[in-house]
Amino acid sequence: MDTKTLCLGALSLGDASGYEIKKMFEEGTFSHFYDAGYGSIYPALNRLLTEGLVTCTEVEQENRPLKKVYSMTGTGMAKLKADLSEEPSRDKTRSESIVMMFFSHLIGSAHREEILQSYIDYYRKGVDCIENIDPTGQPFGRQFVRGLGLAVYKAAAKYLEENKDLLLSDEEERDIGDAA
Amino acid sequence: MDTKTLCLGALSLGDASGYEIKKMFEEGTFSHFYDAGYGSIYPALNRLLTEGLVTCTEVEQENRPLKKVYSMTGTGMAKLKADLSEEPSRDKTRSESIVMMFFSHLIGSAHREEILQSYIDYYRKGVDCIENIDPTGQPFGRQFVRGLGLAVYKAAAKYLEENKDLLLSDEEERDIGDAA
DNA sequence: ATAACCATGTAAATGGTTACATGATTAG
DNA sequence: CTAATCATGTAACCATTTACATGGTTAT
Repeated sequence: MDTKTLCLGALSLGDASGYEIKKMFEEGTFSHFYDAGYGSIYPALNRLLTEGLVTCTEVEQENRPLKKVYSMTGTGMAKLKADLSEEPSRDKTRSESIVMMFFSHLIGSAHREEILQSYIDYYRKGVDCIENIDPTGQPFGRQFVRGLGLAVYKAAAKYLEENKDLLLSDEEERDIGDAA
Repeated sequence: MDTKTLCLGALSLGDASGYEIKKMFEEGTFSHFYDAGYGSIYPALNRLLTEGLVTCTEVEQENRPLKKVYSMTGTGMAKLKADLSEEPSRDKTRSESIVMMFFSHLIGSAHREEILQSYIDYYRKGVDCIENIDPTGQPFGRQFVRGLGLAVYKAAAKYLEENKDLLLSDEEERDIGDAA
């Protein structure tokens, strides 16, 4: 499963442009479990077009750049279903912020506080994003996934806020620079 | 930050072989916030060696293959601290299981149940892994990160178990195959 | 017997990120 | 006036994953 599959999935929710799909990843429905940038979305859309899995309509707008709106074809839907029937691979997580917190005794306290604070902000924003997704009338899968994201993000935000003193306490300040 | 930095971090906790470092990612201390396989660990270790950031001792064992134990150098520690002082990039998450749950109305109910069940197992195992990390006497950063992992994994496991009926209800069964 | 564990590595292929390139409009 | 938003795309670079290659030991 790659960006191509996710674009297909995005289009199964309705026609969209690459720009609009990007927003689903960065602050929309997909934000808490997958991500993709323009550099992978636009090429993916073009390959899907070549393979006949989507069609494209150019839409001219007033005072706005040209927009390419993609729609899924029947073959596209069949391909999406096939992709979704494979065995899922393991979750891939990678958090540089957590790595830095883990080794926080090796960094300066200013940087430590900065990282923690922006990580809290990041989770708070995440909670807002998910809460903005309206679940009413959605299929159960989408409601379920929204609820999961909310539960996880809230738990993280809560933990970070309630325990930040543990990370920020200065006790080990003197360790910094020891072995350099 | 890449596998090289993480290997350096692993070695800051004590000398280790590539095989042992791998275990820190798959079921150990790092398991819930970063991952790396042999294909990236072994090359990383070799590059660190070339760059003088680690040293290597070959250890012969009885009835066991040769083991290469790596140790961090002073330059290595300085490099690690420098890496940890950069701005962290955003968390990267990618969950194919959640994608499949999101689009669960497009897959068969047997597969749906399979995915959900193994996802629950995955989180339960994750909780066990984190609980097996002994936090006593550890620097605050490690305790903090362990607690965060525990909070998040427990929240996910709890949500999945308490709401699985929502995902498994058959109501939309008839949708499957509609548009293919 | 058979699977799992110990232990190391490489090469090719895959796929994503980053930087570049362009440019009008709107909100603060 | 400045930043953000709208909007698309490419090319080089980078990193990881996958498959391949090897082989003894221990637990079931």
